[in-house]
Amino acid sequence: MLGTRAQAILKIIIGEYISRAAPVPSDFVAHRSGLNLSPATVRSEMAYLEEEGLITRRHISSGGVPSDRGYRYYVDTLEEPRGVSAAEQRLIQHLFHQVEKRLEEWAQLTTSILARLTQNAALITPPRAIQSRLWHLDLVKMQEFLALLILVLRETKMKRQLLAFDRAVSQEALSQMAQQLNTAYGGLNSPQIARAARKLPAGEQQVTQAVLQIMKEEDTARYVEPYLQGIRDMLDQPEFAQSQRMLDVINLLEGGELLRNALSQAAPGEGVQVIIGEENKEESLRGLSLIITHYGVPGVAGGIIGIIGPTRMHYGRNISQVRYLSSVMSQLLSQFHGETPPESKAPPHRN
Amino acid sequence: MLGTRAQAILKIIIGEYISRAAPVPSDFVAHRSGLNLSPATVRSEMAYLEEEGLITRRHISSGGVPSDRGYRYYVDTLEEPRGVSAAEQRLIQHLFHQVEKRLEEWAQLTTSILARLTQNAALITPPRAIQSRLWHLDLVKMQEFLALLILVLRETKMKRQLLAFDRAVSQEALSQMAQQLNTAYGGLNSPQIARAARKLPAGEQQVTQAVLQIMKEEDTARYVEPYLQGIRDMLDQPEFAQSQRMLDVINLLEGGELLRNALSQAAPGEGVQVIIGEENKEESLRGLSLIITHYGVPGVAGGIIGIIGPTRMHYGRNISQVRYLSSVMSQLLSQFHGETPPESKAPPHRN
DNA sequence: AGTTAGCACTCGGCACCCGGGAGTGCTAAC
DNA sequence: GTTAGCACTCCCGGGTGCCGAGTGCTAACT
Repeated sequence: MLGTRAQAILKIIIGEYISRAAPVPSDFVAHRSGLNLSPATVRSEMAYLEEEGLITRRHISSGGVPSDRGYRYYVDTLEEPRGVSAAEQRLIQHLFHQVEKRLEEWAQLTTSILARLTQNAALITPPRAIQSRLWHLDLVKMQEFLALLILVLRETKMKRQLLAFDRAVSQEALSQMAQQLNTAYGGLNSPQIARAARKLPAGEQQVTQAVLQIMKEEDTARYVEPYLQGIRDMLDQPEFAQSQRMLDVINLLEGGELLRNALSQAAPGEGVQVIIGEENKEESLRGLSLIITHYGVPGVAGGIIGIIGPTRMHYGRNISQVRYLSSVMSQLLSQFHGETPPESKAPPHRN
Repeated sequence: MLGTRAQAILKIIIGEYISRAAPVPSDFVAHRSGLNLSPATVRSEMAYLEEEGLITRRHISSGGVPSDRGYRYYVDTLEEPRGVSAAEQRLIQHLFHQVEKRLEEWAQLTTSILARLTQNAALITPPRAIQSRLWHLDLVKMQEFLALLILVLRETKMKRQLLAFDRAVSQEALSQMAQQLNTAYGGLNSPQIARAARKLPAGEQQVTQAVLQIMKEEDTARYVEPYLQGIRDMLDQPEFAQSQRMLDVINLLEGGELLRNALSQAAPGEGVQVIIGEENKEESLRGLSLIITHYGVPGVAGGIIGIIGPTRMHYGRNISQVRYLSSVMSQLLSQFHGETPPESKAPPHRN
């Protein structure tokens, strides 16, 4: 266990390192600490912190820089953060006024707000229903043997697919079929549709199969390509001054590997997760931290939202910002599912 | 005018510089030129080329490096390139087998192929109809006063919008209204719809207004966010070794400015355009070249496809690759518009 | 026993120099 | 007009020395 004084010193070092991005010398800590200590005393404490692996030094006579373990300790002992300021909340609400009411656009907007607020790259996996429900379907004739099948899922998500028939079809026949299927399938999920299909004549089977296939793909899709924003904000950080580091990160983000990773590490469980540097499984993520959390309506629909940046990041502030924007997304989502959100005020929402 | 020997030397210098990325010394040219010249002679020619502004030197005693004007000369006198090799064509055709038949996905695939082939960043503006035509519309009840309006445009492009009514609506009423409107508006463009609307009862006006608005937005949208791929390939080039250059490019590409630029410089006219370094209006594009061209079915639908990279790029090869992939996109597009393409074999296309 | 002042020491960073080498321009001869 | 020869320019990399920041250690102090 750490003495309270060592703890205080560690916090000062990390806090200062986060904002200045350079090793923190002992005399700085001495002057800053409320405890009125001399640099020499601080030095002996710092020697102890180094022994414990909570800080490192670049070379024998340099100031302290936090290690991954140090950050971990820092994050774990973080007092509950102050949330997002009223001004920021107002800014966010204002931005939300400017977008049309489509779920994906809101997800993208949320991501770019998050990137701007945290000065790091932000990512989101588009909201997916745990189990999609068919809201409406439609069949549109394209060519003589070709029709377009349109599915509207519950969150106004749309899917489409071309269907080739082995006989010529008229728009009237298609419309009629669509109407029948809507009556039979409206509001159902895919197992229910499969059951309901047994009662229908064989003529509808082809369309039903296509519907089922689309919905199953939708439900089982391993992972959705996340939306990523703000690489540029992140690359402004001094840790990426050498171009090699920068290239590594771009490689990482342009390929999809990172994101599969983010998903796999995001425990389904509760709250905001912080994954620091070496705690990542992927070797390539050394030096980077993730702050991620689930959003959504439990058991109904959801996704993952978060940020990625150098280990030297403003954890306290960023955690509360990720948390806040995930709650915004949750509320948006619950509106689309027609349920009242459990908490606080909803973001504005225009028709 | 340039003597034929000077011309030959310029071509050797540029060709060599493109692949080695380092100044080309006179004795290299002397040994490589078919003309059996001595280095000294080459030097005097190079002095002339420098006078003409076709090459520069980094310092007084360095080899020649092409200037923007030099590249321009090189590109303009390029003998007609050899097209895309059969092997590459086969590769491309193979890749096209793996994607579902949706226009945007094909556009994205085309872009990433182009990026990989040229080792540069590739971009495409999604295909847009010059004048969209309504293929089909549908109204789906969402909540008591809320319905979802779905438009299917000619290239199976879908748009949607929520409509709030001032009275409760049933799905039956909506379906009936949709059917009426389909009969009235199917296959029309927005001015035609506006005209047809006059004959309809006032009840349909709200929906009609929404339809018109969506289609007008679609037609007049200044520029569509282009799809960009392969930044990473581009950044591997040695010109981006210093991280500042790299940051500049990322800033450029993540913000949308560059792309507005690309659009504005792409003359509606014919053929592949090459815009080299300083020929760009945007200052920030100094050092970069664009190879862009229109694709699509003239007068019906189209977009812009191209690549961006350092001025030192393999112009001959890249031009033919851009041209080839633009023709691929054109053919895809013409299939969607149900017209037979004017030229050559269509890419494979499965149902 | 814990804390502090003092001091020698370590190390990174920067400026500077210097020599080698690549490649040129010039000139005189072919 | 072309070429060989030569002096010259400039880049680049390695080596050196200095400065300053910041430490560890020790001895004195409370």
